[in-house]
Amino acid sequence: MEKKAYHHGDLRAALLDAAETLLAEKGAAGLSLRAAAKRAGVSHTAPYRHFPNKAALLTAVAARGFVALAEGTAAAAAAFADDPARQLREAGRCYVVQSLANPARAMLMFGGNVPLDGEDPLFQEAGQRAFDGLQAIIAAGQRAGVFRDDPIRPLALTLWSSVHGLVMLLLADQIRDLPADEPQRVEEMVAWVTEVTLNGVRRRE
Amino acid sequence: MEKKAYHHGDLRAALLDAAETLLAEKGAAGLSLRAAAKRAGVSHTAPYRHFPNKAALLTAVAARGFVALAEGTAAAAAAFADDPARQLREAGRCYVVQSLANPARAMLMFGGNVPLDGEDPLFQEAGQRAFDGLQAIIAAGQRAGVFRDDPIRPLALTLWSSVHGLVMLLLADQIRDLPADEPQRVEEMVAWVTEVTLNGVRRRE
DNA sequence: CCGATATGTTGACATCGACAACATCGGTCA
DNA sequence: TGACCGATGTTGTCGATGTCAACATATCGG
Repeated sequence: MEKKAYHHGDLRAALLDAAETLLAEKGAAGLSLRAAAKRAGVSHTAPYRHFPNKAALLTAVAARGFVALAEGTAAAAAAFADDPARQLREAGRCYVVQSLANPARAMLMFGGNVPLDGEDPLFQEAGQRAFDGLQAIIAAGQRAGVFRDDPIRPLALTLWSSVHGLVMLLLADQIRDLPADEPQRVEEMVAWVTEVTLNGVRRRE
Repeated sequence: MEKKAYHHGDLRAALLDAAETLLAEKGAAGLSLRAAAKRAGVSHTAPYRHFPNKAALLTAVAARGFVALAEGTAAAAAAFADDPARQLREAGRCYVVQSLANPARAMLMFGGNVPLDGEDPLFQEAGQRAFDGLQAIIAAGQRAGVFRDDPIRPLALTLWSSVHGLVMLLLADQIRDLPADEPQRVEEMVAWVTEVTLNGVRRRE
């Protein structure tokens, strides 16, 4: 299809794709509006017709990441509807593995140091949906007598914190002898972390 | 003491202090070499006599943060030498509270998105020292029959991940209805998270 | 006292984000 | 079919930034 000289057609989506690619290649520090514009084949100020500033583009990239992560962990949990403990294990594993599959995007989502627009509705809604799902699993586990009868929110937060902390430590290369790019050893450690944390949530006889 | 026009005397330390102040005031995005040089009262390229580039200055700021955090958590734990569970609770609480006391520095330390020199020896040594201390507490708790007999490293990693995850989620303002700047509610949630995780580490009768 | 080194300053360049003014395209209406 | 308007591009510019080179000054040691 022939491209008219002055009208891209779907530049917003093209800029988002270009930004994601640059992010994966060079990290957040290597991602500039000018580089994304060039990669999308337009002039250096064309992005300002679709995004008010750089933070808005970065926020949209992060929001896509939140949606993908929420959908991925929900799907992983949904496969074991009758087993709350298994659901939590699978959601935890998926959370870590999917985050590490796109490390620069995960850092953009969670790491700070780069101005984002935290008021973006997609941003907040996706995160909240994931947390609601986590709390629903815990509620089901409590009804089944599998989890302790403590308030759900702190239990959910503990589970989320433990996998999120593992992700952030791996992304920051903080764990000696456990590089983020050794999938089998990472999954083994994820299994450990989720199992030990699940122990803390299980009801004791 | 009189300052000679051309010789600062301890510019490296002054630049580090200026950088920390700017970081606290404006975050990582608002910290520039030129602003730090100006705050230290020298010309815009004087920093290059003490730091090869911007990343080196930021790395030095982060390294100071790692040292302070390692020392703080070690001191918190040392006050309860006979009670491994209490040591872990206090170290966990201190880790979160101290990180949140300087949120921009904590993000610089752990968040990524800003190029740092991860090979900095202070950087790695401080983090390793803290982790070694954590493992030593767990070993003592296992000898006392308080903690489960699993391998120490995954237990230590689970405890570290849970408090680290809480810090990162709070810094990223990801937890609805729990802002990072409400100390009492944060400490309450820290207590929950460390208690639930400790449950997962305790030996069961 | 002099030479070498450390440590400043000045000036310049490339890149970046953002803004203003202008140019083109697509859609709508008379 | 042509005019008009809004959407959406382009061109040019400016201030800020990181970094480098050349030069200037201060300190130290022989």
